[in-house]
Amino acid sequence: MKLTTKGRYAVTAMLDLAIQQSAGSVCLSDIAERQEISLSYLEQLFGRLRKSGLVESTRGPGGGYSLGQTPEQVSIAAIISAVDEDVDITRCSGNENCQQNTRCLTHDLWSDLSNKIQNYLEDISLGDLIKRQSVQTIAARQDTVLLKRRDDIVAP
Amino acid sequence: MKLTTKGRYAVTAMLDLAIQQSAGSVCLSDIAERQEISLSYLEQLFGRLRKSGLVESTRGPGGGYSLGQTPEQVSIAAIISAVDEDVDITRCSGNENCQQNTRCLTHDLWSDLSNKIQNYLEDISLGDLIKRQSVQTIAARQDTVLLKRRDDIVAP
DNA sequence: AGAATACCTGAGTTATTTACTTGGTTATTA
DNA sequence: TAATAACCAAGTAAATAACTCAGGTATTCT
Repeated sequence: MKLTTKGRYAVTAMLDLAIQQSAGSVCLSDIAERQEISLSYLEQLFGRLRKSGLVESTRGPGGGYSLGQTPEQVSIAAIISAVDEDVDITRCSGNENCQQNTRCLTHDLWSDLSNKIQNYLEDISLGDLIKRQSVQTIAARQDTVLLKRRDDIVAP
Repeated sequence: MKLTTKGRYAVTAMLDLAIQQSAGSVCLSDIAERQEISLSYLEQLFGRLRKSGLVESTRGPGGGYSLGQTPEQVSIAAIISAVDEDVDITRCSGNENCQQNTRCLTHDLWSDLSNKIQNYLEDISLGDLIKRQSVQTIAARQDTVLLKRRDDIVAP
């Protein structure tokens, strides 16, 4: 399992989308502001998420992204594998050719761990995360901050 | 949890050591050959493993390394944390300051996963790995290859 | 004593990957 | 037609990982 900022950003952005989408489609610049992620970087990530069918897009003013499935149907594992190439921690990426075309001494250990992580993340959906109190609290705070910032711009 | 080649090398080398140490202390150049890891890189890693008490060293001819504890006492988690700095996948390294000094929207998710991985690797010891049939098979093959290579050098 | 072995150390270098930017184009709506 | 926002590809900069180099020190064997 390759767990980097890229995957974390993708999950964070998807969760933001899931929380906000009751108000219709959500544009990336809003997500970028709330989650403090570079807009163009988000665009890259959402290109991949779209190709995987996890999100749908509408162009033009008032447009943005919405979930392609219900929050309950979108697992964290699916998001990560949509933006990261592989979901494996073995050196050979699961090909079993880590040492002279056969498995290295610890291949199975990493392979087993990869599966554990994969299963864990498959079992958690965006729907599960939304229900968590801590997520609600943080989302509310981020909302307030964003609205306040916009207020300041309009009437300083 | 930061899982990189460094940690994998360390675990592989430690497992090699655990398998071979019945014959007394094992020198790094042998491990380097069997596991195809650069000798100087191994020296770095074993410097850290020694400071953590996981291995003991004897200098001079016939010297090498031996385990500082029984294989059953050495967990995989201990090896990885001896060579990698942190064992956490959150962006803030567990400091909970990922966004403006508070937790980001997905902090708890990564934090929980980190704990899962940590627990999993704490529960596996070198002793457990040695018992596995696949490990025995691969170790035997690596032994043969090494001995054959030495034969070839002595009598080509 | 001297050569060989093998650990020990730190500073440097190279390669890879990640994160991010730039500079556009296309579709849609008001 | 002007503004908005998705779409896209290529490039770059920073970080980190992996590895090398050039010494050293302790120990043993001859």
